[in-house]
Amino acid sequence: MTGTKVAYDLDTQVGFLLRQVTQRHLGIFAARVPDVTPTQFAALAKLSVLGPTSQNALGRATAMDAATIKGVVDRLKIRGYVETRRDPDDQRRIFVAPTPAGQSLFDANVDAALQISDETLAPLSGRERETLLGLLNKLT
Amino acid sequence: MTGTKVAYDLDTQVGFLLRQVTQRHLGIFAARVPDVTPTQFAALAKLSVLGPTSQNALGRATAMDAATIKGVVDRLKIRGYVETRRDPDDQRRIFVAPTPAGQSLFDANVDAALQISDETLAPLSGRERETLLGLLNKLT
DNA sequence: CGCCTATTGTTAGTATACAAACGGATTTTG
DNA sequence: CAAAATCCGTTTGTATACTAACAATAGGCG
Repeated sequence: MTGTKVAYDLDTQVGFLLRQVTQRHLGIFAARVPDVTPTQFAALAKLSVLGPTSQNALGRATAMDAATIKGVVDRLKIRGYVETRRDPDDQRRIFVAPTPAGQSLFDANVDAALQISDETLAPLSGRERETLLGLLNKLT
Repeated sequence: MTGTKVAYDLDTQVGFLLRQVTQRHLGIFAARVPDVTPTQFAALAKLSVLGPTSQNALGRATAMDAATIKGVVDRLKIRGYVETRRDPDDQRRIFVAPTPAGQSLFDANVDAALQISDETLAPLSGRERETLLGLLNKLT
């Protein structure tokens, strides 16, 4: 028996669920930290740990490809949160570093960022949260 | 003791994990179904179940806001996968319906779409997959 | 030294995704 | 019935995110 229709339930597909959860999370983030986007905050967070980092390396640390991190750094620069300078030892590289304003912004919003994660996971128990993060980590 | 620095580990934040898992999933989708994007396929899937649907209602069914679904429908129209016509009973509404080509495309790729979900979840056991989908569903 | 390869950053094009503002049509409500 | 509220679709602006192609630089190796 061939040609039987295969059921396709969009609402239970992992991609569709991921998209919706991401949308909800982005909404929570925008409400709590209106000054920067999640990706911009991620870049500031990594810079805060790594110190001056080449643009592409920053992209790798934040899971953005070269084209994407360029746009993020450009916008952070326009807002005065990072500054860039050529690496004297490698004329291809551009060092990206947070400005004092960028560092202050990050410090001032770390608590809010943690609350964003908490609010996103609010429907789950503590055990469920750990389970989810563990499973997501496996799918990275 | 105030002013103590709060640790912020980007790599364990739910939003960062969601973004990376989504990226991996989008890559798998593009490799298996190059003709349409995940959102375009989602629209075709819902149309296949719902039949002719108003543009905004299709957006709600696929978790896209009005501006987003408009772009998706426009691109599906350009590719000849859907067609639109005014609702005679409500001059505001635009009915969206799949063309034969759109229906064929959906039917021909349902199996691939299911494999995409499977491949995305490949690192997980059967029980883990159910757990993940259940937890994601709670966060919708 | 010169060639080859890899890396770095840029640009252009395509595709979500949302907010905000708008005009027009419909429905609700007083 | 008329005003208000709601809904529908559109447009503009901003922000990811990827692919592909490209120029410039750096490093390895004979």
